[in-house]
Amino acid sequence: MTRGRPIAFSPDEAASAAMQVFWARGYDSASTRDLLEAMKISRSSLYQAFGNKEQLFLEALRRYRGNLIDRLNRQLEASPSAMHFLQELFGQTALEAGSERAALGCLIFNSASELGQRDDIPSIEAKRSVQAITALFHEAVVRSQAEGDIASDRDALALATYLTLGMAGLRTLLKSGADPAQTRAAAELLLDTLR
Amino acid sequence: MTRGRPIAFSPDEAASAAMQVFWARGYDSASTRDLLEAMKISRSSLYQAFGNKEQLFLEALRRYRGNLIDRLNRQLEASPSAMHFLQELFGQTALEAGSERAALGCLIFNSASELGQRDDIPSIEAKRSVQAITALFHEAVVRSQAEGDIASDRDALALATYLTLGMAGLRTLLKSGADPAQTRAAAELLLDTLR
DNA sequence: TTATATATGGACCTATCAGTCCATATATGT
DNA sequence: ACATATATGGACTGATAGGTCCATATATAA
Repeated sequence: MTRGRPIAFSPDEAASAAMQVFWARGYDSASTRDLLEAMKISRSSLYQAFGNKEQLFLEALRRYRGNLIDRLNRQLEASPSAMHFLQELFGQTALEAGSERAALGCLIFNSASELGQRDDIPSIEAKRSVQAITALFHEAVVRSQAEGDIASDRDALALATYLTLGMAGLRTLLKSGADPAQTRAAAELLLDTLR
Repeated sequence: MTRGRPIAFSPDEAASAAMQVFWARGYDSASTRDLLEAMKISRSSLYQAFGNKEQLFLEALRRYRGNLIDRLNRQLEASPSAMHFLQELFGQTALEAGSERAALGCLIFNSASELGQRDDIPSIEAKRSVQAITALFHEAVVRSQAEGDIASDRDALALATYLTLGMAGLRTLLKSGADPAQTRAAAELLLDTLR
């Protein structure tokens, strides 16, 4: 079988660039022209390689989710304790207050907020991504219970949902330009509940 | 002075209809055609009465904020205690889980999420609106401290920020279609922190 | 070398966007 | 009644949206 002209760009890098655009601008507001410019490919290549804008978004969201969950899992494993992991995660996130990074938020919560009331595939994928975060938190809570930092009779699923709520709220606070000191204090209050 | 042809619609009702559209669709995704249809006025009337889409959005957001803060203030005053008010507010909101209302979210947090990284007037107004919610919670915390339900040595501003974080997170959870029971449990955990 | 298969650039398509314009309608003050 | 001022319907504008098309480029298999 002949193979035809080879692809001239890295689909991986292109998808990564698209992810950044959707992250910064949101799904609807990211135009195909924005995407093309960031991905540095031609319009033909985008449709050839990714199908259409919706499929490209799904690819970008899944990539973001994969990267995030993998990174968090690694951090969880490397932490002296699951509680320490949670404290670092929320603490470091709160420290972003006022920065440009803070204004970006998290692609998953951004998407859940933007697409929550649709019932198309991007909306479903956004919800699935939020669930993946809750699953990660659930793992952390269960470990923390095993390590004795959280009472083992407490509902791990409820605590995991509570942590997802907390991270979503924290990200909204950061987007709202809340006072850094108050944001840090609020994040500390959040974790006090676990003890 | 002559007065010219009188306006044929209620600017109040029209603005209210516009608010619903921005609430359901977001700022960018709400097209002027969507707005016109919901407001039941002509294109000329929209631009004549409200200036442009951005100003109409600001009017809608301020209206939403005014309505919300007024209503919450009334509920706070009518409550047997500020703590009871907070429990009702978070409890009732959590009960929306799974409903269409839940998918709508709150126009203020929706806007903060969508517009957070801009630096135009709508973005500033969204942030101002989040601050208004924090101010309301601050009032409730201070009252609750006076009523003895919250220790008076605790930082009322930090607690208010924490409650804003909590409501923003709860709204995101509702938008993500989280399990109703888990959502309610998470909302209860949120308020446990106050005691 | 040639046939084949895939990739690419960029012109092009229709739909829709926010916003403007103007003729016409409808009120008031004299 | 008439001059004046504001409101309205709807056609229109240029810009931009997502997506298609096709001629051309560039690889491989025979």
